[in-house]
Amino acid sequence: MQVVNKLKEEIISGEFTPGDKILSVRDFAYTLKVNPNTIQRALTNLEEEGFIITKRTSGKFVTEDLVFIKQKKKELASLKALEYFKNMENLGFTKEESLLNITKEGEK
Amino acid sequence: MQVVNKLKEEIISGEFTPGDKILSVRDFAYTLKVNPNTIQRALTNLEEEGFIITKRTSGKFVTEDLVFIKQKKKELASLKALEYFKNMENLGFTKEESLLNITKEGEK
DNA sequence: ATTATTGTGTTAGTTAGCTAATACAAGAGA
DNA sequence: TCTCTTGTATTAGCTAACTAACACAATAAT
Repeated sequence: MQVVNKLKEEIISGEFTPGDKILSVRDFAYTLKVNPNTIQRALTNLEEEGFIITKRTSGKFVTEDLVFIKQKKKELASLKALEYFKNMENLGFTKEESLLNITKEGEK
Repeated sequence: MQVVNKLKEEIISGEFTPGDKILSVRDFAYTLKVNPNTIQRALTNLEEEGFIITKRTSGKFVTEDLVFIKQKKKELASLKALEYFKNMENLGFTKEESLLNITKEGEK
């Protein structure tokens, strides 16, 4: 899951250019010091979500669908904001207090 | 960890009144359908952090130190805000964009 | 004093998710 | 054609964290 999220963020933030080939399963596993099986499972998830596509015997590539990436970026931004409000609500803050808190924190 | 965070939030948000007795280890475990050992470990952590205190053979009680609770509440609020900015940064947003995003989300 | 309730400690068993090691499939490139 | 690189699949073994089932300690309540 950590691998999935990391790579997803890298694609969304533009650290990978659409169409880029990503590391082979084996090399990726070696780099992260984890087992190839773990990487493969993670990448399968990413493929199901549409972030990458597999070209067998060539490798796996970042999607070239810029619209898709942009939409996912927007989606995740909303999600992160909602998560923040939810967290703050659990701590007993109102929405107004939460907004005030984050603008104050943002000024630092 | 989930147990710890949940209870911490309940104390901070005021769902527990300071000085309240919390469920016994056994009852707590039964309620959450987990093993008593798991609860005990979780509560030991909470005690080390100062949220609860143990009175042997009587039970465990929420701290009465209101100043402590208030401070923790503030601390966590900052942490949540920082987490949000960090998440957004990972997605490739600037701080300004992140602020804009959350105020927009907050208006809904 | 006795009993019930509480926290705490210990040992063994279980399980999910990973690692390890290997094999096979299939197209690229020489 | 042959070899290399890639994805994919399979089987077994390991480990952390949990469950299970107790036992013991201490004191409040009766």
